Amino acid sequence: MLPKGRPRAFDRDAALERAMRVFWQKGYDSASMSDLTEAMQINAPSLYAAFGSKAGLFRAAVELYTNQVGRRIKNALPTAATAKEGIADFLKQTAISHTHPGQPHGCMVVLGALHGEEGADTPCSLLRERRLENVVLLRERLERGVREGELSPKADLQQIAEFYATVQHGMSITARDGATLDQLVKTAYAAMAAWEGLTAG
Amino acid sequence: MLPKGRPRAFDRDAALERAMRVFWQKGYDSASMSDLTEAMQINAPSLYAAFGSKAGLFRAAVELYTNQVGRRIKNALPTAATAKEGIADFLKQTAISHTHPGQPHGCMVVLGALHGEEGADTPCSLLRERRLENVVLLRERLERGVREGELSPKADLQQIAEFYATVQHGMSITARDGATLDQLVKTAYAAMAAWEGLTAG
DNA sequence: TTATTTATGTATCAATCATTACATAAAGGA
DNA sequence: TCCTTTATGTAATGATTGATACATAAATAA
Repeated sequence: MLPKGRPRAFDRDAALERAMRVFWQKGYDSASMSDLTEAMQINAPSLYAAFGSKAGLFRAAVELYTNQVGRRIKNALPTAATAKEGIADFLKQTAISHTHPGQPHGCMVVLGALHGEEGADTPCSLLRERRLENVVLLRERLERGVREGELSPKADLQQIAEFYATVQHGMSITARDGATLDQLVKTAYAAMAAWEGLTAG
Repeated sequence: MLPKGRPRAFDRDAALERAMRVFWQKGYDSASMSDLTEAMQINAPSLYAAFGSKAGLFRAAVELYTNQVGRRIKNALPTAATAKEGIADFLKQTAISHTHPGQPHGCMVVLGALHGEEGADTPCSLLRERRLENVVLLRERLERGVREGELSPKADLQQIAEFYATVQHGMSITARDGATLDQLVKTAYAAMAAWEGLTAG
């Protein structure tokens, strides 16, 4: 069941992964078509035929990032036996990912497109939605903790979720500034020192 | 003692403040000369005569931001009687500033130029230096706390400083995502819940 | 073969970027 | 008045941006 016309001469997935690296490192605006086509080792018409536009390529890159890099971090939440362990591992996995050798430091969802038009379907709004989804994931894990008796029903789960999401956001900046894995792990550990006070209800 | 030639027809300080707003809102790269000259209500040659270049204008804008917006935040540290109160107010002032009506949300030092060349004297490296200076300020306040008997000499002051700096970084992202003053104040309060655990030594 | 369909490489598009010539205007000094 | 100095507005600079036109190449279908 081969498609009709001339077959594509490049590996779409490999090219997308290279594009993701460029967006991750330089951000949407600073990543030029020249940067992208050079890294993907294709010409502009091939890029447009495969991804539609620069914005379309970015959307595909964000989805790949979410499924590849983001998955390990988010997976910590449902896997752990308790909300406390889940969030602790969530932050630890963030520290590991944000300082992983051979890849850009910090999170693409935080650093990939901070400035941009407020309108819908912009690269900026796309990433903001992902960040807000992250807060929801944290809160839902906390809600499970309440259901399972780990946490008091009086605890302000939204506050706790926003606090740890904010710490995670900040770790991207700190990682870009040159922090080591050890430093970020210590920051994650420091954030967990607030746990008892936050969940006292 | 007036200067010799034709006098400047615009208010340099007022124009600089308008430029600061543009850089603060859009970031260095996304702020075009058209954006800047329109906001400053001058033409490009006047901008270059007064500030040398776009990068020179940015440096001046960052210095204005530091002396104007940043001062209130940093002033919390030496003013407070204790390191704990100082950092608590530091975060609270950050929350207030980052959600202040009528000005861009989040911190210009964090959001103003995240991507850019690694070389020296770039807008990106300029802001990174300011962020690292912030960590030093926090650590120095903690050191004072040790000298004054508030904190144990065994406490990991660098860890504590980096943690609260990271929280502050994250608050810029969260503020840009639409968080309210109340939400950010709660996050600041949550971060202070870690204090006892962090300073136990 | 011939027709159709899709991909590729070259070369280019208009738009925008930061920056600057250049002529003119407005001040002080002689 | 005339000279020097600085500022201004217009207009344009070369470079780069994201996106395409076009001819050609490589596949399937008839």
